[in-house]
Amino acid sequence: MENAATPEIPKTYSPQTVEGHWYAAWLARGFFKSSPNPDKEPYTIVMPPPNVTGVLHMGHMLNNTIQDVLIRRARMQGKEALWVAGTDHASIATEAKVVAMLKEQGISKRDITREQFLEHAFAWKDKYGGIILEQLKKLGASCDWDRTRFTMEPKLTEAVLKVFVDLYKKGHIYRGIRMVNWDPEGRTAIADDEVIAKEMPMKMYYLRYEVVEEVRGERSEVRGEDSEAPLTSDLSPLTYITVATSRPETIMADVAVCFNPTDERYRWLKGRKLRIPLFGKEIPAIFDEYVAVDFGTGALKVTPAHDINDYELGLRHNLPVIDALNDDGTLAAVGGAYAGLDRFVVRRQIAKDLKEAGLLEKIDDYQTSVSTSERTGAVIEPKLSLQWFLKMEPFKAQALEAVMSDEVQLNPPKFKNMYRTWMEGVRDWCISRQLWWGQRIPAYYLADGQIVVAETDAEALVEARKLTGNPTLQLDQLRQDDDVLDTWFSSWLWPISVFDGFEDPNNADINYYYPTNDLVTAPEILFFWVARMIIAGQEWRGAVPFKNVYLTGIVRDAQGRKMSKSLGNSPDPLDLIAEFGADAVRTGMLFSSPAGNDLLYDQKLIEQGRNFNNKLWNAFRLLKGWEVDGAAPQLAAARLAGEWFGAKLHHAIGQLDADFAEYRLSDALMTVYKLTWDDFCSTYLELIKPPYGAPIDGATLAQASGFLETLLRVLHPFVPFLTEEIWHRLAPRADRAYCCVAPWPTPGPVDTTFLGRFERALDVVQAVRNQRAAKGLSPNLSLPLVARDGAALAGLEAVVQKLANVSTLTVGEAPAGAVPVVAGGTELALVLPEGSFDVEAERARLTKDIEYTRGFLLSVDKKLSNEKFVANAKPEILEAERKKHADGLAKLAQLEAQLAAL
RNA sequence: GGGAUGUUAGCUCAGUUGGUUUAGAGCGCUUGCUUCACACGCAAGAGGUCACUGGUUCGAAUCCAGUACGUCCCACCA
Repeated sequence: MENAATPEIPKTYSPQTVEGHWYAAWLARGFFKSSPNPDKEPYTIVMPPPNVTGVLHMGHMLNNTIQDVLIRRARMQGKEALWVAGTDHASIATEAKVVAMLKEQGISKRDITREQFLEHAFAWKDKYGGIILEQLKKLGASCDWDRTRFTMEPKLTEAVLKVFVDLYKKGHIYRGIRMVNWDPEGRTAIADDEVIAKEMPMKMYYLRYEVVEEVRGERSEVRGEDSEAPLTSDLSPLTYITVATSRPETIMADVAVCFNPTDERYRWLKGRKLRIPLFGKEIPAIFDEYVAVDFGTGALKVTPAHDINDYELGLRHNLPVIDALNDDGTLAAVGGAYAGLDRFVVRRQIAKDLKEAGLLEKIDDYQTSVSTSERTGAVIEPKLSLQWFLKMEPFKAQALEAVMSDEVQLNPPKFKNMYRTWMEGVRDWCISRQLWWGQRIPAYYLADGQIVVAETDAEALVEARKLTGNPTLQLDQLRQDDDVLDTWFSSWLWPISVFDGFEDPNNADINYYYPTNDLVTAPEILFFWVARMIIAGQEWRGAVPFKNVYLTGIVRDAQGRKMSKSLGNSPDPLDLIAEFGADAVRTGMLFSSPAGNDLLYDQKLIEQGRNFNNKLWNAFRLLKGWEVDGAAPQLAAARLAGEWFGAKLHHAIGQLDADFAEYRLSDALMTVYKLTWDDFCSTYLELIKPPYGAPIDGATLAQASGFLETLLRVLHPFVPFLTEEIWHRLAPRADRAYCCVAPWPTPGPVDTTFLGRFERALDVVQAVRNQRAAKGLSPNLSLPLVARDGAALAGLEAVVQKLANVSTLTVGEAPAGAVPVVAGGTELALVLPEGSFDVEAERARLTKDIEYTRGFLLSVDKKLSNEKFVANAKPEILEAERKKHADGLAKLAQLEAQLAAL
């Protein structure tokens, strides 16, 4: 039923009508803006920049909710809080999207120039870029939006180029031929970390390589290189050896067949040559420990251009490198009849041709992991190519030390081990990508192959003239490298570049905000991003970029599957916000997602958040609906309730501060959740409720409003919109007096003795209610309660009376027909109405209680009768056990007496 | 294959240097309740040999070893 006094306050909270309003109000008053303030302690978070063309997904929701909770609390604590937002140009992902878009328009990337492509790309970015930041506003993200940056904007590009030139001059950047992970779909090299190993069913092909009997014999000449005639199956067992491979399409690039030197089966092949099936080319038999005797047939075909191990084998044995694949994954000219066909087509075709030629012994099914590209999903080709690299050796020791010494603290700390393993084994960073969307490598080639590296064309020309001694050299005689830099080569500078720390290394912002406080990100990018930011910070600022790293988990569905577009198991966060409100979504994300743990998403969590918001809303409604009588005296129950909740509040605030100090945000949320629901609503408000129809006294209402206001403040970081709404409805406020900038409460003294006594009184309340429920008595029926000893409840009688609906609470012997209740360390008796006393039920209950107590006493006795325990245990432990024993005995005696009285 | 880490109520997790009742929370579940803030609610209740085996100790969910299963990272045998 609607409360008559609050017809204007709906009984269900509707976030939809208030969230947009308060977000606009916060922005209008500039609460999220920050500038260096020497009088305040800075608190800075730099947002991990989402992909510029991305849209909000559940992972962003979790990540940004955490950041917003941290930043809002810091702001309320009076720190100069700054949360910097921005977007990442995400070269591979974005370029792929632009290419796809152009394809739809019938435009092929190969038909247009770099400049034209970039024009399209920027147009796309301007149209779709930054949508995600607008979506974050719906979540309540309190970023200083005036400071929003983009990794490819001119100033940040300048920083990237500056860093490249700097590193080049320091000798840390080099260009070299390396085996890289080639993505034939994206046609670019990708980093080791961008490679995902996937278990896939594969086939193992067993091919026959003919043994060439005479190294310079006639047979090879007779057959000739151009012979189309396949080798036939009339080979006797001694004239061929069988090689197992999963990649028959690369046989034309084989340069040797390798055996383990200890393998008796193949020793006779020493110095001999083998013939590649179908192609007839002769290759040497070589011997190397690398080959496993017990895998396959013990014979390994060596294809240096297409396998990293083979490549290293080739280096050891001075073998040539034959590249059989084009950049797009089709066979090169060396593939002969197969040239131009896709590698997987060729695999099937070659298998078929081999079979027809009798050179395919068998095909086995075989499960193995295949490297795929994180971005395009294509199967990776190991490929030799000319790339730019950054040496890691000069940086690793210091970057490792920063984390191991907790100068940068990882939360949870279990990630330290992972970090160490990676950093110790770190390899040089391949920083070039064969793409157009990104920062173009500022290296320029002269006609004679010499290289100059400079931030701008003009500077490059100056350098080149100096280098060549030719003052008339023109820019068109320089050719800039076509590749762009890896996206991470701009993101690793993010905590510095967002404050223009490269452009102007001594500016007020960077000096004030750097190093930042917390970084909130996913463990998956600990290496590509976090580790490299630490390196960049140490290299250019001489200080790590952040003090704490909060590593979030992955948002999964209820079955534990990662949320993904293709599975269709991810809800649209904006739909959730529209349906349940941002506050509900925020709390839903934080329930049960401790740092580093995956979040098993279930809409129930969001509903729980919504229910909680509604609970708080109704607490406010109750308060607002009361008639006040300023002259009425405060009732005992209300006075006690105030004393208790005040202590409880202080206790909770202390707990909250501890939770936050350890980045236990789920626990912090649970602390305020229980404080609000159980303590404030279920206990405090019930205690101060005036009798039916009566007004509340002014003192109690004022205190209750004060408590609610404090509650709003500790709840604000979690539920910013609702708390702001109630804040303004609760009392008239000055223009800038907003909950979002209200001071964070500080814990006061807590009378734990009083809290303990009160808890015991609540135990009595629960026991009485239990009896009512067991007897099916209405909670509206007032019953007399008799306590054997009044000490335990002394002064708290009003609490028991109010909450348990006890008509009179007296001290004395239990009257006949009263049901015994033992709770809160005292023995009581509830006087039941005529006819509701059930002797058998009582006997059963008491017997059960007695059994439990006996069992308990037994366990205590066991300890106390153990001489070694008595001799060795700490005195306070011993004392506690003795007290347990005595209390247990007393309780047992009481119960037995009650049983006898029945 | 190497290395980390985990296994506590139906689910998700706490459990701080071994000893505060015979292990806690939230959700879920069961029962009762249209009680004048809220059924997105109220009250009560049930539910666990702390994966298994062994060891250290007066005492182990907690420390040690092994086993099983899981997760993650690294390296991958064609």
